[in-house]
Amino acid sequence: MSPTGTITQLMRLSKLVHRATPESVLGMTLRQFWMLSVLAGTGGSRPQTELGQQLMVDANNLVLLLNELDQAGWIQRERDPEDRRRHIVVLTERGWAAFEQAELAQEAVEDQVLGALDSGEREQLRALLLKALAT
Amino acid sequence: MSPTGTITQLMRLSKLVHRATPESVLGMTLRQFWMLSVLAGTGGSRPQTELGQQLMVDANNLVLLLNELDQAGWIQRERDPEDRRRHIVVLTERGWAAFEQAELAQEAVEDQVLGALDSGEREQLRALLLKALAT
DNA sequence: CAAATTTCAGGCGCACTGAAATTC
DNA sequence: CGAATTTCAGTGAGCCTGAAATTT
Repeated sequence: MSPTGTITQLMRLSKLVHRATPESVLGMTLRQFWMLSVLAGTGGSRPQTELGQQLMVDANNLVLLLNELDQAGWIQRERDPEDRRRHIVVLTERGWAAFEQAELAQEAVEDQVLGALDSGEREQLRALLLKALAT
Repeated sequence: MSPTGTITQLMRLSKLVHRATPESVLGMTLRQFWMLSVLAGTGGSRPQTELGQQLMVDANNLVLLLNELDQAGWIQRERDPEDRRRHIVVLTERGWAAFEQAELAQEAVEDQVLGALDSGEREQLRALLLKALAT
């Protein structure tokens, strides 16, 4: 019998998260939230290429995502003075505010989806995921 | 600073898996593999509604997925004699063969994606995911 | 008749390929 | 000139809503 692989369970839980996080709850798309999350976690400004790698979004798709955030007034793109081919993405004040509000909603979703795990198990899960991603 | 939530890491790893599993490796789509995987794990026949719940695929989308598998000759749909509204999905011999071959390929991907974790940690991860999904 | 199950048709967000523009 | 970065247009698969058909 197939032991229902680890990866399969991973994908199932991932789908569950997607369904439990409609746009109406976050005030923004999940992808938009991840992008703001990466920006917020790195101090608020990053070159565009680097953002794509961290989010596993290719460069073409990244442009469209940034356009959305730009239009919402949450980020701005500035030229890197050291290499004028690059753009540096900076989180605006309104971007910070929108992110912090969405983060609260996201924590509620996390409590719901991971409700069966106590805080120790959640930390264990997070550590394992981070270790796997370190490659 | 945001502690880069557990869910965010989950989604990142999930995306990584998707990219690491092209159709050319499995001999089929990831979704098709999951479907065959559920069927194989439950003995080879299940009512259609139940399959959708386990895979987190809604009924409409499920039909399209089953059409693909039917056309490939891997499954067949039979009427449930006890309730003729229902279909029972059965895995064909060719379906079993295709699944077992794909499973080998998928284990190789798992070794690659979870390469940073030893077997004990993988089992730990799997147990945590299963516990979270039990809700 | 209302409810459940399967099915198809339409539309939308998402991801990739290909090609253009700018700068190094 | 070749390489890197950002950008857009086109394409295809994925998922959802809505409505139809069959059976209970």
